[in-house]
Amino acid sequence: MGITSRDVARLAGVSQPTVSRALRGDPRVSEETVRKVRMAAEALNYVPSEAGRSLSTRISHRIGVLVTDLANPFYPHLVGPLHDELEQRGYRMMLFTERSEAAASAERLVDRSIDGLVLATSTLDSALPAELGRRELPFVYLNREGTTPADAVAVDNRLGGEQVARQLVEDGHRHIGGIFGPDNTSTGRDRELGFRQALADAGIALRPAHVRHGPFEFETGRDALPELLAADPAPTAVFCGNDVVAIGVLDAARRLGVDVPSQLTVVGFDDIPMASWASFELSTVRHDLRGMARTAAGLLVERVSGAYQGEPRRVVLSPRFVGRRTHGAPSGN
Amino acid sequence: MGITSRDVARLAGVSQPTVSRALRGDPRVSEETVRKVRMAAEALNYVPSEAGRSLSTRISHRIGVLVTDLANPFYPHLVGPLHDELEQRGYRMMLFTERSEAAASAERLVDRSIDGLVLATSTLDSALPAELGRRELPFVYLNREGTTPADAVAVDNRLGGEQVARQLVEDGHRHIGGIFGPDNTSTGRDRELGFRQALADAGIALRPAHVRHGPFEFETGRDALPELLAADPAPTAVFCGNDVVAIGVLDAARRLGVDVPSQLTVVGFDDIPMASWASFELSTVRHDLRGMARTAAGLLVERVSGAYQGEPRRVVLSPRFVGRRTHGAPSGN
DNA sequence: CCTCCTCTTTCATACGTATGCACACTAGCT
DNA sequence: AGCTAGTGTGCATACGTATGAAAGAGGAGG
Repeated sequence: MGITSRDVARLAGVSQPTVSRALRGDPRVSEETVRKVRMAAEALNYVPSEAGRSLSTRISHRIGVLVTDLANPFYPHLVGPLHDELEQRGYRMMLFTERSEAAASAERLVDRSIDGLVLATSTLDSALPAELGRRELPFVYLNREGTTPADAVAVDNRLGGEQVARQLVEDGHRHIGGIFGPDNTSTGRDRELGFRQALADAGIALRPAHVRHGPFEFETGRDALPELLAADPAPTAVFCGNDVVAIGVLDAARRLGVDVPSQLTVVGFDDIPMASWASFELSTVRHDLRGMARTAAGLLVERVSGAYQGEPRRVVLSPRFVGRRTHGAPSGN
Repeated sequence: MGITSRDVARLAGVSQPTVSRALRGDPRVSEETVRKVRMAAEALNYVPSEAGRSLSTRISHRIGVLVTDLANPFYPHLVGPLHDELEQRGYRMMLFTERSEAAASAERLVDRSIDGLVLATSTLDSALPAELGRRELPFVYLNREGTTPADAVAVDNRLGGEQVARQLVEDGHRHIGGIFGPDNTSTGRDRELGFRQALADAGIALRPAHVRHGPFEFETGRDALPELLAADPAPTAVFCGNDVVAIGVLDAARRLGVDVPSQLTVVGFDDIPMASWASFELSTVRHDLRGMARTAAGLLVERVSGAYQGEPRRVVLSPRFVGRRTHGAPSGN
């Protein structure tokens, strides 16, 4: 039932290769022939087989995107812009989630069904990037970086952490807590590093009882806050690994009857759209999420198309503290 | 640089077809040969080319998923389970968003690069389903249904709307509003239909000033509420097209200083995880979102694999009102 | 009238895997 | 020993498109 270029050729009275060339705009085909072929293709509703094409050209025009968890409200803000940018550049998007072991999932990525891969949730200890390098599948780190050298687009997370620390110190906080992301993510690690460093410069240390680590999820913040508030003294401010965690904290605070910001300052990271909802008005660290995703798509496409063949490039976006209504001076006592 | 089955064959000292058969578990290949081939494949890090395979078998083992807008917090809850179920059944997921005209985007869907398609945001007036039928690309409606007959999985939206209406009436509301979804979606239309019908049965009519329509987005609820509250009399309860809209309403209420539920009852639809956050505690209509997605994936896979070839099947899930903390009796005045 | 050149088209083949069919070889039976 | 049945492998080819090389047509120039 599939219409092939042969069928079109027969109807147009030309050879199959001529059909291929005519439809692809090869200048060697006469206008007259192009017109005949176009009409025949139209009449038959011909759509070139992508499988045949990619077998012949060794280009699939597909890019994979790998994330751990779609349900996390953060990732759609990366995946959406990625999709749009890829489509604009003539690539389709395949979505993979990385539940199983990295090694096992490498197989399905290197069967030449994708030209390249966007790693959006790579961990520092993942074996996947090295494996991809070995298999020569081009990839780009997005948001999180890995240890294997490759194109990367990320935020200056240390700087972001520093900005938050300085703000909290300036607001007068001395008992400060942190609910950081996983140690094995560059985002989690660097935000914490910058935050701790700037606090240390101000002569403030984080007590272990005021620190938690966990995945960048709502539940992490929601479950960690009660524990932090049980410490004596309790922290008057909490810096969260990202907005989703911070919203979990706000949720817990509401449940506990803790008023924000009069009793507790909460700061997030990323400035996802939800952060500016009236329900949250979250003070956070803004960066260009959409631009980051599109830039990553651009770097990868340049790489897989051969337009760029040099050393890995690293694009670092600048973050900026955005004060909304979840931060303020600690209550005096 | 790509390792092919020929390379493996050479190393194993067999023919290329034997490699193919051995690795695919053809029982006609002797154990001895299978072992040799396996070792050779292992040694060369051989991964079968997906392009070659799909050209030969005419099966891509890829399923497309079409949604309008990923940033909407609703869709990840469909796309996530879809991905998992598809992967479990041996299919990869390609993600498409439908921004451009349906006709234009049909082309890219029928190039035989996917075996089937999940329509998650189909509108009643879309030309795409008919076009897909004409091109013989199997598809399934998920959540929203269309007019062209096809496999479908959906909720009994009328019933859900009725349940909400009965609850509001029972709670004593007489001035009731609705912020419904688009008329050209089955979900929007049926929820409104059931809601209106049950209200009419109770002798209550919806005033036009209490009714809005809009896309299933946060902004729809956020922007519509002030308008509804400006009516005289103002509604004491608002039924929203889905949870995302309802959360927009809650957000606006908070911004306006309107207390929920003492001054305003708000009810959503879907029971997405966010609905149960302490920040919202949204009363809503629950259905099995995850199960719905997985069922759709199952129907489609059975269809594209040829396991099922009969008439279109329609699976309808039952919804159930879930009372949380955004509904109650109207304030007496 | 022949040659050479340009322009357009066809020929032949590659891409990598899967599969119907033929073939070779072994074993079992009479 | 000869025939049949059964088993395992190779041969030939299909899948649909793209592309380098060759061929054909037509015109210009000598």
